[in-house]
Amino acid sequence: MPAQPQPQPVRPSALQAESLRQTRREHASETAEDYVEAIADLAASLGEARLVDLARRLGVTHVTVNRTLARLQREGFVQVQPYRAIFLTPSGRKLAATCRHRHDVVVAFLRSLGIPGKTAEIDAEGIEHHVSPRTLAAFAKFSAR
Amino acid sequence: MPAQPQPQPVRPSALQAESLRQTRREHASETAEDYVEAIADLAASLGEARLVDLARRLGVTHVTVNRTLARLQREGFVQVQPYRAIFLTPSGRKLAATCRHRHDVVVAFLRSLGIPGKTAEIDAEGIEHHVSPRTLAAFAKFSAR
DNA sequence: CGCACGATGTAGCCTTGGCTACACTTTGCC
DNA sequence: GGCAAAGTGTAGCCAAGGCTACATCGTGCG
Ligand SMILES: [Mn+2]
Ligand SMILES: [Mn+2]
Ligand SMILES: [Mn+2]
Ligand SMILES: [Mn+2]
Repeated sequence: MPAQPQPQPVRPSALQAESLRQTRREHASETAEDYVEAIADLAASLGEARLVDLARRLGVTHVTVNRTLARLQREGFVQVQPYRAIFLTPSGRKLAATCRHRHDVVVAFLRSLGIPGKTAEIDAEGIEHHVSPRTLAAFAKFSAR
Repeated sequence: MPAQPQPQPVRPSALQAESLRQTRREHASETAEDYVEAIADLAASLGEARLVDLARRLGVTHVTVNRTLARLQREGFVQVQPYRAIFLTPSGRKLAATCRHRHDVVVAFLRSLGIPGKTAEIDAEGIEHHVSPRTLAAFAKFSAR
């Protein structure tokens, strides 16, 4: 008898490799995005962003935050001085605004699908970094319908 | 004059910290999920999963794959022997099936929103790992409407 | 039937991002 | 004004997951 057709269509290796590379790139910028967004939120709600508050909000120790801030300063997103509050650079503020908007769009989209608020928040925190401009536009359009 | 009300509602730190912790947990299982899914795909399409094919499909070098396979063997998802093809354990096969299904649901959902196929594939590769059971159910229901 | 080449293994490097333990600085309060 | 407690800095550990360079294994073909 003839060979059975493969039950599952084969996903081309090249496309999956490209997708996974893109996912890794997104993960590489994820920390910066979550940090600047948290710093902007803290500055807005408390007047300034202090290390301990940032650590609490990010769910890590102050040690992790401190080392990461050094990298973000190298990359030009924040301005830090010993024992001082943390400030965003213009580039950091711009990134924070973009990420904040994207975050809100993703949360609103999930809620408009009927997902409860807390679950929407939790899922959005991960999903937001993997949403292309096209998909973000589709999300916004859908929840505004 | 009285203090201006804060323009943006403040997201509670505790919820954001919990969300970020959950995202980190999801990232910790992401590699295992993508690997077993790729191994199952290769076994289905080529008859067996070889190291080079896996490396090509994952978009990394064979060195990275080899080290990761050692960890996945420790964790009970794969069975590897030097110079041999790579096999999934029962637990690995189960994980692969679950992930394959979830992947397909996410892709179908994005496409049903009007996202072109390639973009849907790329976005799904990252999004899939951050979709809770509730959200997955909502995605499936929506694209089946 | 042997050997060249492709496949696989391994040594060792790097960055990120977790952590604990401990040291030092700031600051609010008596 | 001094001091205790809170905040901040730093040394050093770990695991994951990238990489290059090189060594070894297996096999198909001439
Ligand atoms: Mn996030
Ligand atoms: Mn994936
Ligand atoms: Mn996938
Ligand atoms: Mn992710």
